[in-house]
Amino acid sequence: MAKQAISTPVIRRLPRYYRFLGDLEREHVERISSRELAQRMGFSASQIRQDFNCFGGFGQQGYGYHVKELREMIGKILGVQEHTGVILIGAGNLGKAIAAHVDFEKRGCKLIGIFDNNPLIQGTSTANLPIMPMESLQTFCELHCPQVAVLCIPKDAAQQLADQLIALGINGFWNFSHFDLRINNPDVIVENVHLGDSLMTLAYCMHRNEVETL
Amino acid sequence: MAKQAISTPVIRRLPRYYRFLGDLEREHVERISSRELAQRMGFSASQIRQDFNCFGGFGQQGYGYHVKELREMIGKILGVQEHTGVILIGAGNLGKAIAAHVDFEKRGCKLIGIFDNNPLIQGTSTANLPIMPMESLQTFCELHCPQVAVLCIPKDAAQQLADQLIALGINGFWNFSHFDLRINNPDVIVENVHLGDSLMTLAYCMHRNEVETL
DNA sequence: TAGATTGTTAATCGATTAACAATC
DNA sequence: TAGATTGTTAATCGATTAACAATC
Repeated sequence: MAKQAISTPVIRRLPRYYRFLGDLEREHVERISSRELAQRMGFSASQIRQDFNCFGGFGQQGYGYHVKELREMIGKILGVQEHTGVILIGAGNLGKAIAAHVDFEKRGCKLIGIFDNNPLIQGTSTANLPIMPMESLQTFCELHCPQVAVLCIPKDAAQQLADQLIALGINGFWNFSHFDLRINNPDVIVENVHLGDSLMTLAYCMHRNEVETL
Repeated sequence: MAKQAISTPVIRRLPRYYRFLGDLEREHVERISSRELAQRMGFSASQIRQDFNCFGGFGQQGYGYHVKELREMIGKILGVQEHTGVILIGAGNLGKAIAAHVDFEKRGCKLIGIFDNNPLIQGTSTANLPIMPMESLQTFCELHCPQVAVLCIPKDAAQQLADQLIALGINGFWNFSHFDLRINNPDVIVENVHLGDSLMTLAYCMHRNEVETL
């Protein structure tokens, strides 16, 4: 369908389209023009049409886009109907919150295992899953073949653990450790999330006027 | 110091520079060239020199950059020495994790109040702060004048609460609700964080090959 | 049919990369 | 001084915006 590789900016906008189209569907809007959607999302109409046309024509001249149909198409592109196996490593504050708060299933993923090396919390449950000891990791992976690992572990443990997980068949990382994972293997996908960086960007913008008149 | 407004891509790279320079400092590296830093960070040397020169010359020809000095300069630009007052609204899983996990003080911020409308958790503590009822919000803001609000609340509550907070003097939002805050007022800074979008991007990349050969 | 709105090409804008003179 | 590496200008690349013919 797609003629050439989709650029990163386009990919990063897809989930946002998906979300907004979901809102529209909930509001029982049947059709929408690129102009209206643009206004709602703060994009330009041109950009929206360009983006959608990366994947083929979803619209109809003179009419616009059919909301439900378009949302389904984008959902399919994003793979929301998949069931990619996900494990989470590190059930501290953040790990537990992500396990409980993120709706993996709506995003084509399924959280199937949680691991932590702290014996005090092993055996307790989060998000209806028992927290398992790290020693069980290998057996678990061999049995259930998860593809994605969520890393909620300290900075220093990240690189080594990532290598270990790749050996166990993991080829996607959602990395919340304060460490920029970089994997040579092009088949391994890494999504680094740096909450601290996000806060610093906000903090910079808050006092930017002072900075720029130094 | 800066001649013109700094572009967003540059700003978003600053926290990353700051982090990597911190690592170098910990490794007792005194000087580094743009070429070496580039290699380490996965940037180009050109880009690094361009970025730093947005703020004036931090380096020395023939020598490179002094790590400690450079890090301090970037820290100053990012405002890590500030004490911007921050409140957090919504002490569910995610709210508590952010309160406990994010080191606000290292980023020029100070978490000074946590609020939730659930009476069952009011009075309990997270990150050494008591969880206060929403009714106390106004008085608290009048007394302590926080500038930033972290929103860890459901989608539907976000817009209304944001408006209320702006009226109480808040002019920065770190928004984790599944709602794209858009504020007309240019003096109000919004940093939307969409964990779900991040996961979907990862999920897309995991099965992209299938998509592109549809 | 006429009006509206897409799909798509061309023009613009901005960010990244390359190149090199300045200089430590 | 000679070598190294910056600061900065020019060239390239890619993404966004504008324009308009195609068409529902």
